[in-house]
Amino acid sequence: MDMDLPLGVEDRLRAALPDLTRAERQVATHILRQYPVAALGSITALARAAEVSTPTVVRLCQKLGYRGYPDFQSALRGEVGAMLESPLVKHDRWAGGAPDTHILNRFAAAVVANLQATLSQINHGDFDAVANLLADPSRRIFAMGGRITHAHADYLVSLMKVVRPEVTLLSDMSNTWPPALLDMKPGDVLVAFDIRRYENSVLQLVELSVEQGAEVVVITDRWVSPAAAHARHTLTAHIEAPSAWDSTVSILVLVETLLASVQSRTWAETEGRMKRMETLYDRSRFFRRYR
Amino acid sequence: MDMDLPLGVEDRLRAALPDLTRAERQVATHILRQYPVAALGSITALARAAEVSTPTVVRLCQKLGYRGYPDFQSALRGEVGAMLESPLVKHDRWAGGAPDTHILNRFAAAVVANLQATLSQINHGDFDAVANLLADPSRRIFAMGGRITHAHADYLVSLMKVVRPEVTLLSDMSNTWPPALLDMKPGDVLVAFDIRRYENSVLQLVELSVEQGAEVVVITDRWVSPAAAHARHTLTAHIEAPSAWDSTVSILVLVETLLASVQSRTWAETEGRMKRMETLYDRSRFFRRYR
DNA sequence: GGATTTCCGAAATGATTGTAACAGAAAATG
DNA sequence: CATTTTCTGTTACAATCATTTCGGAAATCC
Repeated sequence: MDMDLPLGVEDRLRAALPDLTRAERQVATHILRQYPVAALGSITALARAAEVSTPTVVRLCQKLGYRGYPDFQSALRGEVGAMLESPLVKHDRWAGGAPDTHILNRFAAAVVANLQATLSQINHGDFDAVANLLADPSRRIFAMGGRITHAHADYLVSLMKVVRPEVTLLSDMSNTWPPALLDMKPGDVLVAFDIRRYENSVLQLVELSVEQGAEVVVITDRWVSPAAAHARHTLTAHIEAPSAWDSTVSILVLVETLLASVQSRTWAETEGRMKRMETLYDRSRFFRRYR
Repeated sequence: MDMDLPLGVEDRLRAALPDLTRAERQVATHILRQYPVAALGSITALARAAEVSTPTVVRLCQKLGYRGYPDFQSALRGEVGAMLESPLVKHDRWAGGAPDTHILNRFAAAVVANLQATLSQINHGDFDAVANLLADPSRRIFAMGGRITHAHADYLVSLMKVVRPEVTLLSDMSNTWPPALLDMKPGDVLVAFDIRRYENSVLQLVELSVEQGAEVVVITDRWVSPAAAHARHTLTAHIEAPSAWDSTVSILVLVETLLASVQSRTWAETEGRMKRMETLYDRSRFFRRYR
C-alpha cells in the first residue's frame, strides 16, 4: 500500500494515467486537455463533455485518492486559487484598480510576454544551426557586444570557455581588434550582439570578420541590427519593458539555451573538461583561502 | 433601461457596488476580496462565507444581469479559464505535456518557473529598500560578482552609470580592491552577486566592505551565499535549469527591475542626465564613423 | 407616529447533484 | 469454450442546491 498524498491534482492525473481504464483515461485526458476549467463545473457536465457516465468520474476521483467528486473538486479549486494568486498572473485587481501592482510584477509580466513573443518567432532550424556552429571544435569562437549587450557577450564567453577551448571576448574598444582579427580563419564564428540603438563598432567588426571569412551570428532585437545584413544567422529577441530602457532578458535566455544546447551536443568531450575545470577552481579557491 | 452586457464579472461587481443593498454588498465585497475563488463553490458555501442568506446571493446575481447563480458562475468560470490561459500556464502546459519539445521551450518553461518562484518569495519591502539605497545620490555604489555573475555586476554598473554618477565595478581580481576600498565611506553601497558555488573572494570583499561601514546588498540563489550573513539586504533568486548549469535569468530580472525602479525614483534628475548621455554617445559615434 | 417602501432571511419546493448498488458487456484467464 | 475478472453504464436514492414565496424587520417618507 503506497500513499502519495502530497501531490497536486494535475500531477496525480498524469501519474495515474497509465493505470487507468479506457473510460477513466478518457476523463483524465479531457481534464488535462483543458486544465483546469474542464473540472470546475458539475460532475454531470464533466461526464457529458468527456463522453462517459458520471459514476466513471466518481471512480476516477476515488482512484486518485480523493473521497469523491466534491473532494476532488475542492482540491482543484484550492490550486486554481493559488495559481491565480501567483504574482505573474495576478490581475491588477485589489481595491482601486490597476496601477498599484508592484513594479516587480509589472516587469515580470513584460518579461514573460517578451519571452513568449521571442520564442514563437524563433526558427528552430536556425537556432540549431547556430548551436552546431558553436559546438564545432574546429572553429574558433569570438563574441562581442555593444554598450548594453557587452555583458551578454561576456557571459557567453565566460561560460562557453568551460565547455570548449578557443573562445574569445572582443572588447568594444576597436584597438583590441587587430590581434584577434589576425587570428580569425575562414570558418571561425563571430557572435555579435546588437540592439537598438545599433552601434557602428559592431557593424564594422562584423564587416571585417566577414571579409576574413568568418561565419557571423547576430543576436539582435526585433527591429534588426544593420549588422544582420552580413550575418549567416540572425536571432531576434523581443526587448520591450515598462521602463526607460529595454529588457534584455530574452537575449539572456537565448544565450543560456545556446549554452545548454552546445553543452549537450558535446557532452562526451565536455564532461571531462568540466570536471577538470571544477577541480582547478576548487584548488585555486583553496589556495586563496588565507584569511 | 440601460443594458451593460459586454462586461466582465469583476467589472460588473465593481460597477454595481454603489447601487447594492447592505447584504448584497456584503456578498460582492466578499467575492472581490478573494476573487475569484470565493464564488467557485456552491451558493450555500458562498452565502455562509459572506454571512448572508442564499436568496441574497441570487438577488445579487440577477441584479448584475445574470439569470441566476448558475448563469453567473458559468460566466465566472469562463473568465477564470481565460485567465489561466495566460502565458506562463501555457508554458507549463506545453512543457509538461510533450516531452519532445525543443530545448528552447523546455528552457523557457524552466525560466518562467524560476521567475515565478523568485517573485513569490521576494519581499517587496526589502526590494524597495534596496532600490532606495541605490537611488540615494549621496551614496556611492560598488558592484561585484563571482565567476558567473560577474557579467551581471557589469551590466548593473553599465546601466546604472547612465542613471547616476559614482558607480563602480569591482573586478574579481583582488589586487584591484584596495584603491576602491580606500574610497569607500560609511553609507556607501556594495551590491555583491554570489551564486553557488559560492566564492571566497566575494565573501572577503563583503567582509572588508562591512568593516568600512558600507551597506551591503547580496543577490544570491535560494541556497543563500555565506556572504549574506553580513549583508543588510539579501535578494534570493531561483536558478534551476535543465542543463549542466544554472540559469541566471531571474537574477537579471531583479537587476533590470532594480534599474527601472531606481530610474523612476530619480526621474527628475535622471532625465537631463540621460539626454546628455545620449547626445554624447551620438557625437562619439558620429566621430568614429570614418568609413 | 403611522404608512409605505425596501430589504432580508426562514421556510418550502422543485431541480440537480453525487454516490451506491446492480447488471450487462467486454476482456482476460484457464 | 466456459469461467472469472474487470470494466462501464443504467437505475435509484439521498443529499444538496438554487429559486420562489412570504412574513416580518428596518428604513424612509409623509
